[in-house]
Amino acid sequence: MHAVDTRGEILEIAARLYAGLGYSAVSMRDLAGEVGVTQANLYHHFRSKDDLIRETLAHVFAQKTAPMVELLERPGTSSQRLAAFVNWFVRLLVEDRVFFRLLVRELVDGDGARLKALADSVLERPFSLVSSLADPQRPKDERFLAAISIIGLMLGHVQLAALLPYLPGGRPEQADPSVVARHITTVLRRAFHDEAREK
Amino acid sequence: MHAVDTRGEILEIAARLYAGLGYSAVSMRDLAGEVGVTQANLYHHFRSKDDLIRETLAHVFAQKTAPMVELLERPGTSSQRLAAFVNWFVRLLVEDRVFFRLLVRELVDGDGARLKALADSVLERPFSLVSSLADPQRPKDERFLAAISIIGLMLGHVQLAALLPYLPGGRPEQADPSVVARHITTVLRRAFHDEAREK
DNA sequence: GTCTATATTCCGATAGAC
DNA sequence: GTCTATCGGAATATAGAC
Repeated sequence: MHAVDTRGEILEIAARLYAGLGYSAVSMRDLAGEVGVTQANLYHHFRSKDDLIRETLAHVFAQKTAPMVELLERPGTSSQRLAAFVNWFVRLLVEDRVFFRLLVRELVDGDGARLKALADSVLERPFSLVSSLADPQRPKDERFLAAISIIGLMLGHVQLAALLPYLPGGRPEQADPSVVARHITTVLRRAFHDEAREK
Repeated sequence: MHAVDTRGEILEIAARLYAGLGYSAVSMRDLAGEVGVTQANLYHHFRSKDDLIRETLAHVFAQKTAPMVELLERPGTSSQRLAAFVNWFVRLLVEDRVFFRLLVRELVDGDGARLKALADSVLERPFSLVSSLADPQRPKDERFLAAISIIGLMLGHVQLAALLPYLPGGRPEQADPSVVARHITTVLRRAFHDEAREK
């Protein structure tokens, strides 16, 4: 039952290495070395490097869908649910660098097949739910764009956080998840909810 | 005077290849083949692959700074200038895929030295100007975060556009630069300017 | 399921002729 | 400034023993 799960271990370590250096910069030798098996053994579990990459992505992304959907389906006003989601997702992006980097890598480098797999396996359901975080009274078309804005704003903030130490006026606490999440929630509420503008 | 500028040609083609496949996936052989010279010749112009990568990035990013600063320094209300900048920058990200992909690559993969070089060479001055696009009456701290939101929102939108064909309710025109820019401008005005909320 | 050993191709980089 | 030729090592992938 608790026999060493070599295959799972390979996927975990592959995710970490691919996230850190990119697919082509991580050789099967490097990976095998980190896992503690021989290179040939990797070919027992996966038929090629490309196959391993695909399985790694599925492994990492699939873990996130369930909690994300669970969070988005909790009851509350759209404004409350928005705040809760932003808080959770910003924290996820900041704290799970493996997830974050693999996600960005796929968005930028992924071909049609891989993007479709990503959309189908993890993003479709959450995306529909995120669309409902904008004020329900707004037109449907705006709510679709709003969903992209909600996710995109968080993604952009976390990416640009890497530049923060080198920008004039940048201070470390501006990359703190709580600070970022609060700021983003305020921005999105002003944009997509009819609430008072004041702080 | 108009002698063939091999070095410049190498940089242009390197930018395109690195943007498309990533640094480690583009060999000096591949690059030399595309340029139409031998691999050894690359080492006459650049001392190493790493050196070539750094020079390629500097070459691509430096071209963008001047027009960006020029645009940001045009007169107008902060609201007008915001709209003009969003329009221009979204179009840049959508239409210059080389710039877009190299930028994202650096944000995610760049080490401290390369990020600092990027910040110093191209982003520092524009970033200060972007900070001034938020309503000047707002507190300074919010205006710094606002600058990150302004750039981050555009970056996020363009990245997520790749997923659009695979999301429920996604339609091609939602990736159109004019549509995206208009939406983003509306969002940012609601968030950072004290204007009427109506359409 | 894991290993050793190896085939084949490709990598970054250099030497030296023209 | 560009070339041919080559070095030493690393890449993916496979064959076959245990």
